[in-house]
Amino acid sequence: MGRSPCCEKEHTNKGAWTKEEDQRLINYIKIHGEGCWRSLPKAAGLLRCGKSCRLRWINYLRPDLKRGNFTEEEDELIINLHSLLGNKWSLIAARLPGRTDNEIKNYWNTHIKRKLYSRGIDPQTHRPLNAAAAAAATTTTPPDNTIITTTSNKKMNKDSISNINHDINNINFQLVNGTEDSNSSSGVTTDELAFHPHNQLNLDLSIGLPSNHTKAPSSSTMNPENNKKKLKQEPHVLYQWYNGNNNVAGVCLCYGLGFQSNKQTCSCKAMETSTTTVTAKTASDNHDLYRFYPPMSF
DNA sequence: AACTCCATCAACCGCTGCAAG
DNA sequence: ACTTGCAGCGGTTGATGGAGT
Repeated sequence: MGRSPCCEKEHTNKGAWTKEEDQRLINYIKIHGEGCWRSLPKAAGLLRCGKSCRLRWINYLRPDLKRGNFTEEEDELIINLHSLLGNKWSLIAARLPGRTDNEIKNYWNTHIKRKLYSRGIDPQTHRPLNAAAAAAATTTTPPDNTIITTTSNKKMNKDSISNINHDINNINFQLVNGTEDSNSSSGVTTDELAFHPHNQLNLDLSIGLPSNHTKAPSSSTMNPENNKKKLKQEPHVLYQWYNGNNNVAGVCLCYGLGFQSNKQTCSCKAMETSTTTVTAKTASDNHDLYRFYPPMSF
């Protein structure tokens, strides 16, 4: 028994939107706000399915969208974020005000991939192409699955909520090859070790909303004021690493990832008291791992 | 001018996670 | 605990326009 379709396909338009359709959608959302996409087309007098309306609004009609070419800074930020997050376009888009996930995804596939190839960098692994080729030649492990592995943030959210009663989104990155021989079946080659010399480190990156954030009910999206509040709650980014003696060090990447690190929005500062002190020199010493980021300090 | 090739990007499709019942 | 419906995400497709021949 399959799920019922999101709309009656026979009675919906497909393809490019007309100006009239755009105007109807804009007018409706101006009055009623975003949300309830399933019922929106009928209410707005549109012969479109709800998903189509949502996409059109989010990717094209939203008033806060930034138009025009990507800047060099945005390019670098996208590359940095992709190296951390992978193809999580919505997460990446969340760090670039005025840009949509679709736009970034397209831009990545058409521009940035080429740019990275021209730099001799594999856009999937963010490692030198020759190292990636060597790794591929010496292992059956897919390139995506080598040194850095990602885990879904969804399960962690639940755990985090139940454990610390905070609504956060986490993404973990772990450097898992710390004790393995470089020629072992892990597929880690000497080239890779040269590129990632700090293979004793266990990286743990979390990106989440501030601890005072409480999840808004779904109906909140109908209220522009709630949306404003939501936007103000900037996420913070922590890098943690372990030196094998359970000593944990951390560093705030808020600045490096392109959003403000201040007292209101960034709780990374708290790590200072609970973790091993890390000097700026230490962080820069690890430049092979953090080489995309500007010098950091607490 | 006509044609082909290619890059771009808007839009679609299928899937997943979450919340409500 | 399970089912269902919705919103959102990421991969893919197809229309379009510009460049090259």
